[in-house]
Amino acid sequence: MKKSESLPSGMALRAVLLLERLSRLVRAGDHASGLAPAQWEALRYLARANRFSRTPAALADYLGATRGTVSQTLIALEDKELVRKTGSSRDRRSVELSLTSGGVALLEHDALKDLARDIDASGEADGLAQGLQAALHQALVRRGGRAFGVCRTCRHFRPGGRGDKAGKPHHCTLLDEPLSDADASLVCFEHT
Amino acid sequence: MKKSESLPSGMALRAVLLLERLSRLVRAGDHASGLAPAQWEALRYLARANRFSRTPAALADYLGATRGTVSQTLIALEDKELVRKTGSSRDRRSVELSLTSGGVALLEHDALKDLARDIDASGEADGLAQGLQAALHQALVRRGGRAFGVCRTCRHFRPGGRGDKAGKPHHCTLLDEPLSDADASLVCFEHT
DNA sequence: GCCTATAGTATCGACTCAATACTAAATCGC
DNA sequence: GCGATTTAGTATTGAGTCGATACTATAGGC
Repeated sequence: MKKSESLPSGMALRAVLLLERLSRLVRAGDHASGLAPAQWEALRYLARANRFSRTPAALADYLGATRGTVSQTLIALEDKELVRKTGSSRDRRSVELSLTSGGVALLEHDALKDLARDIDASGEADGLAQGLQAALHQALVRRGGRAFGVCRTCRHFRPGGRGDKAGKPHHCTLLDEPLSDADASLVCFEHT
Repeated sequence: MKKSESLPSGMALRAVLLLERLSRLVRAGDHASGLAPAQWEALRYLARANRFSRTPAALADYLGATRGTVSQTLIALEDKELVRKTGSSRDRRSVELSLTSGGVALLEHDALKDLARDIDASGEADGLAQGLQAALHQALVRRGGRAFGVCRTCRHFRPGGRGDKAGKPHHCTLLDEPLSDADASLVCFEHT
């Protein structure tokens, strides 16, 4: 038989239900402020991503959405003058995204902060962050292992060891550390 | 000045970000299976709600959505023959919702279970559930206190003390316990 | 019986999202 | 170098979400 594939515990089920409910609250908060949830997520991402990561493709990866979807969201944000697009000089196909001053200002009133304050008030911030981190790690590992991201596919990863620089292997621009060929195939906790 | 209203801690912010990311994973899983996330949520709710709570209005409350939105979602689910509507005999305006056998069968493969298994694997199920519970409680209290639900607005609440039954006050059909007038104004953890 | 509150539906407009199809630029393979 | 493949991004379409608004019908207070 196909069997039940190790039934999840009641406690885990309970946690997932709570998680859905909480995230729905955040979305409701998002919506109240004029922007759609996905638009907020894009702004949040852009505020946290390094300069290699502020592209539509990286955003699509982060959100787990297709590029087409992200493209639409970005058009909406550009129309609202919260995000600016500038062609990359390195790669003429590519686009550099940046927040406008309006976008930055808007993030000051991010509804996420309300929930963060609630979490602080609950006194469970540390345990919650730890539990979520572990759960996310597991979830990403399960879904192909790819999602947490091996460095090779990471925006922070710069390949090396080509041509005359054959000595230096690869490089992570976030941690500013060299990476061996083997390291480069491992998941990066700080992956885009 | 308006001031920053007690900046949330970095840890809480981190937790919120993780929460969004995790819930996005669940949504992606939902979507992959043909139904939209909101439709899944409706099915999940109907599977867990008691008979007083299986109405469009209660579902709208639970989801934090408007009745119009829920009405649309239910139409889609009815078209797919996952949910059935039957007019209530108590109140001819009202509709009783129930899962069809197809709806029940579909819930067997709920993508939520995958994440629940991930949480089990992370070994953080207890801490996570506890943290989420506390955070949700705080969040609901903040947003007017109404959301967790005072018994008066709860589907499990049956008013009493009218006419010849003036002795017995109110009653909660879920816990099967009488409720004083004061109790009835307090939040109920098991609220719809 | 009237008046108001409530249950639910219909419709509209902005947005999400996947799928598909497309253009243009970079990179590889030889 | 030069053609084939890969990759970055956009346009379009169709199903669905969601709030707002307006509507019908029933319930319940007085």
